[in-house]
Amino acid sequence: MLCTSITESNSASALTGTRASVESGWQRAGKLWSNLNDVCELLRIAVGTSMVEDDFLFQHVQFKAGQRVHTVGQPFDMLYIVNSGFLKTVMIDESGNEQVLGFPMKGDLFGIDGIHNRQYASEAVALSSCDIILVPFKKFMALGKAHAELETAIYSVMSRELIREQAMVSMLGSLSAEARVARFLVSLSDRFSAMGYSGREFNLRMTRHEIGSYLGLTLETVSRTLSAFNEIGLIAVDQRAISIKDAASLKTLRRLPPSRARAKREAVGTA
Amino acid sequence: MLCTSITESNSASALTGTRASVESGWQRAGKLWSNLNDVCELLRIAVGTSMVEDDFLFQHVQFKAGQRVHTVGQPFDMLYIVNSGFLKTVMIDESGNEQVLGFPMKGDLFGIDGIHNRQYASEAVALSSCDIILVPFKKFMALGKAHAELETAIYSVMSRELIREQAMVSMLGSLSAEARVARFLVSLSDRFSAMGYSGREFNLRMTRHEIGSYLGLTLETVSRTLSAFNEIGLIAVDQRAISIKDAASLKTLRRLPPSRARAKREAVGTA
DNA sequence: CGCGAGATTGACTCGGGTCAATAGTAGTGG
DNA sequence: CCACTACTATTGACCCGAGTCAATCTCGCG
Repeated sequence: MLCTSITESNSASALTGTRASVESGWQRAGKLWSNLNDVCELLRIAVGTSMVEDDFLFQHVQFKAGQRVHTVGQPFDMLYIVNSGFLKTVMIDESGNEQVLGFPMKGDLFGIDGIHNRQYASEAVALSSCDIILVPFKKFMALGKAHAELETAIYSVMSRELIREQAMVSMLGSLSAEARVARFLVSLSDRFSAMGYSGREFNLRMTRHEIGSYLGLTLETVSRTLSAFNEIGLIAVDQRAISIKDAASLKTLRRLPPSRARAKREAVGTA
Repeated sequence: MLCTSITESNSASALTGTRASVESGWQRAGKLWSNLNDVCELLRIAVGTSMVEDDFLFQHVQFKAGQRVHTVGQPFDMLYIVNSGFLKTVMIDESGNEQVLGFPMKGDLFGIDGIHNRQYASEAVALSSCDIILVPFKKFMALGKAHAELETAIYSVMSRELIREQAMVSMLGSLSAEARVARFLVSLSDRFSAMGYSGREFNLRMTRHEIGSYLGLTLETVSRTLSAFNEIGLIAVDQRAISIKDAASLKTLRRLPPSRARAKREAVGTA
């Protein structure tokens, strides 16, 4: 339902093969190539000396907002690394509803869920213009054999993703709406900081609906919670612009400090 | 708080090294060894011809109910495969609360979350007597290099775990309490069937509290929901004994059929 | 300018959490 | 064998957090 008109989509699989297809100017932007060294730096993997000399080149592909990098059920043969831009990964349940699983950004690897069953279990949609590095899985495994540290790193990255999902499960299972939104903001802030942007002021790249889906909440609850944080002075919100005012409180917040609603009740009680 | 008295625990790491330690009769039960072929069959991995001849042996260790196989923060060097018995894996959040992440049983691999950071992110506790196969990760990786299908299979298993967690997130984010409990029962039923036991009648190995933690519900809600299913005739429950009466309805259940509460509302509406 | 997608806010409802009482079950030791 | 203790499970009463429905507002964009 979302993004219907924009989705010519899925241009990646059409050109996985040769280098020539890009040099001939696909989408007038696919001009970048990265070597193994670049890839490892993006993924924050310690580079072994042998890797610096490897001359295999990884192809980049550009996507515009709304385009899909891969879709559910599509045959798997690639992993993807975000070089720039913002995306969401989405799982479609049996009744057709979207569930947002994550918001990959610079340095993040996605597509891992395609390894099992050789087809992607989720779909990845660009939320902004994106520059994505294609990583042919077969080739990646072969490189792993040549460079032991790389193989270890691949396992490590997959393990990290698993831990991330476990933490997500834990959050959904036990935290209140306010705590979830607070953590979401802190997590975004940290990731922006790590990318070299400001962690205090940033723009959300996703809608309230997408945030809600990600956090297991409705868009109204997300909106209300952000407004509440705004009133309390934890943040300043204006549409998609966020400014963190009290990071410490956000990090430790478990439930909202006694709001007006509770104050009202208590006033009645003491009267 | 749970299992305090029973936890001499963690005997595995004391004997990871030599074969002699077991043959000398540790805990008077660690007498079994498996080869690569056995391990692959347990994990349902197609065995290549080369693997049949590999003579490396994997050590088994027994755990009694309540013992921990590994704990949070413990240095990682092993993966574990369940040969028999039932366990739970648990993540401890910063305020000390347990969150149940899964219930490994025969054929399941766990400990994967230890690869990243070289220490386990969760802990695994036996819910019954268990026979566990120790898989030294370093050795496993080396075997992967020798047998290409095995390496692919390791990646595949890790990818499958990731998909499982994603499905879990999706469930917690979108399903009602009844739907979660229904799915839990169906999932258990399927797993018991796959293990060769009855999928229609089985005993729960975990408490209501553990089920609730796993599903993001309280133990009271789990108990009430099981009672409701019992009344509707979907299942028969007696304490931990479960008998599935209407598997089809359980599989498709999204919310409970119009209960007395809703009937009341509708009666008022039509009056 | 009007249109449509997104965001905000209010009013109302209800699913499921909380608290509490009771009962069933298992293991322990006298 | 039974009594004692400690879990575990069931069930009821109550209530609050967050979902639902709906109106309004904002902001780009053609």
